[in-house]
Amino acid sequence: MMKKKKITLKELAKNLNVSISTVSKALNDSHEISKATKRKIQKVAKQYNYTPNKPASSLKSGKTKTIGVIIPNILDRFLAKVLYGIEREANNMGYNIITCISNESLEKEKQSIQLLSDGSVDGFILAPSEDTLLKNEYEHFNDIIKQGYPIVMFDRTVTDVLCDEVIINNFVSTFDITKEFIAQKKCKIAFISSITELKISKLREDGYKSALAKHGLDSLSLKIKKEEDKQVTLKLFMEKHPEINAIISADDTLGTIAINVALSLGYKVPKDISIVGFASESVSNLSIPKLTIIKQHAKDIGKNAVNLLINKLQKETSSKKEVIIVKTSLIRKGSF
Amino acid sequence: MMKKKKITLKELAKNLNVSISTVSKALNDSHEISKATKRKIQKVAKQYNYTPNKPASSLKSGKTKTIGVIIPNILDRFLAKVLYGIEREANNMGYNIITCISNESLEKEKQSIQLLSDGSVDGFILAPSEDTLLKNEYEHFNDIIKQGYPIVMFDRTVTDVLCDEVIINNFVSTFDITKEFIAQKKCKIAFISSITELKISKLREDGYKSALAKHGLDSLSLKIKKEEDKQVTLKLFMEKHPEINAIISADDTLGTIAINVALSLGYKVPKDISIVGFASESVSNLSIPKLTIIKQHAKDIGKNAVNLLINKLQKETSSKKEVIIVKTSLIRKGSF
DNA sequence: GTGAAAGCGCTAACAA
DNA sequence: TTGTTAGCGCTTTCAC
Repeated sequence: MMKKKKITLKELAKNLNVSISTVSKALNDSHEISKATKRKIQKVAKQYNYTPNKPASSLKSGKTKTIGVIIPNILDRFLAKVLYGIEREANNMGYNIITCISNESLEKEKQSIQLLSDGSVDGFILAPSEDTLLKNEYEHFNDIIKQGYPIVMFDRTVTDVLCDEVIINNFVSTFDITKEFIAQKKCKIAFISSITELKISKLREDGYKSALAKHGLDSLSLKIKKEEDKQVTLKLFMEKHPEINAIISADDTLGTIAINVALSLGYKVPKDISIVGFASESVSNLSIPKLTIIKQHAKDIGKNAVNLLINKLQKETSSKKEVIIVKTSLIRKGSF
Repeated sequence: MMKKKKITLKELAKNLNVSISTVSKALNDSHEISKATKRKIQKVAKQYNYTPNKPASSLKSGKTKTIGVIIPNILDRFLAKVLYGIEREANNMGYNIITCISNESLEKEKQSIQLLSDGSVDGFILAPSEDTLLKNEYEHFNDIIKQGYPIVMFDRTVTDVLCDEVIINNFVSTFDITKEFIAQKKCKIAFISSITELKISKLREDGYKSALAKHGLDSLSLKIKKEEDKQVTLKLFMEKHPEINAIISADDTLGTIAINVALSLGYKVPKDISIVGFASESVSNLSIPKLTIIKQHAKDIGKNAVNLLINKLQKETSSKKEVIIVKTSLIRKGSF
């Protein structure tokens, strides 16, 4: 492998017959160096396509300009989109991201944090794994924070950990949509979810129930387990409850499936039954009619997380917990 | 921020009243150090939770144990799954990944490569952006290779660049499925794609056409542009060609949409029309019937890419171009 | 305005 | 078996 190795300050200095420190200062545009020398050095540096060696700068400065990102599941469109938002904003701010995928496992999450806390990153942006939340085990978060690595959590969050958070208005979003259903006389509303282990699912359900309670209406929830076939379970549910005329889906896929199940049962959508779901744009376009969605602005969530983290990184002061709430929007497509 | 900073070799050495190099050697289990000292030092190191500083090791060794990954689009399920495979295998092999998302833009791709070629990574795994392929601009790849950063490309590849490749049997996969359609007397087969700028789409179409030609049958392709509404365009197409009794979709979403369009037009699926698509498992489960898919084994692709790269990294010898072909499988669900 | 030198944390050749 | 030292590439203080 014919290595045309990257040029170093030292080599530049030799070529230019000046000292290393002069080159360094010139390239950092220091006022200590004369205009002429600076120009000359910068020109040659560009010629040789010089870029400072990252590990060396990191070692020297103690800053890596890199963010560790731990995502529970890259195939979840919402999480993937948050990751995209993180990457983009991080790049804009001059940061790289090292990505780990916990695959919803506490073990992998711990291991990833452990691995990246060797000076590879300046801080973390993460959503805890399901496993972590289930087992209520958060010491690895607190440990790492104590070691000086700030954490920003998004989507799924955790009390008892001193870190900033970026979340959405889960409760309010379902509260509002439920009220809207009721206003349109769609009062037999079901709430369906296959992510019931997550607190966000509970919050969404609470918003829905709370709105119903205000109007003295009954709630009806369907919780689908991981191992179940969503289509089959949902079909049985709808056959058992033919009175349902509106559905709120808490997760990315159930809304679309609900439309197709309803159609297969002979319903007209949205005439006979209205369906709304937390879902991404692209999934919402797969069904006929398209799914009306509660959009979570995933990219913004990522962007906010990055800014929160960089902020923490800059001021060394141990500031208090900051929480940003990114509001959802209802995007009307065909199903409501 | 109460920094309980990570302990260094130097501090460990002071605590233990030995020299830095003794500690270093002991922790690297060098035979130069006596069993007793090693045990003692290792114990204390564990106590203090010592881990070597990454930037320092990288600077010293010239190896980062980090792979730069450039993905055109994280919301594409196939690409996301490849990324997952990469991350997993990389971790298994003791590597981290720095992820950049080119967002199908040549500019961003160049910039990402540029940024990571400052000693942040040992090599790259990437799929070129659409933009790059369209403009046929590959110097940035060749430049970086000359600088000593090996590249492994996957999915979309490029001649004129000396790098390893991991691809699928695009041509054969559609050739085979087309033959199967014909064997079952489904001879009016359409090929639909919304990723027509990519060579993989062309290869898939060629496989399909070639099989048809062998039987003297006509081909019928629908190419959908980015800006078009897939549902609308597809519906018009199917109304215009009511004779169609089989469809092959080249991309992730069109297969599912085709099922729903067919149903909405009164077809029975798969009785009246069979539909097969390159798609991911999760998307295939959204429709009724579920979509029969040509599975690309994305995770394996990622895994192979990592192994290819690490291999290149280990032997310094400039070996020839290696190409791994990961075979697709037909996963039968309801639509064929 | 420029250069010498120390040091970030680590490894490894060489000395003792 | 253990310690001393140089050096990876860079920034920065201090001396000239």
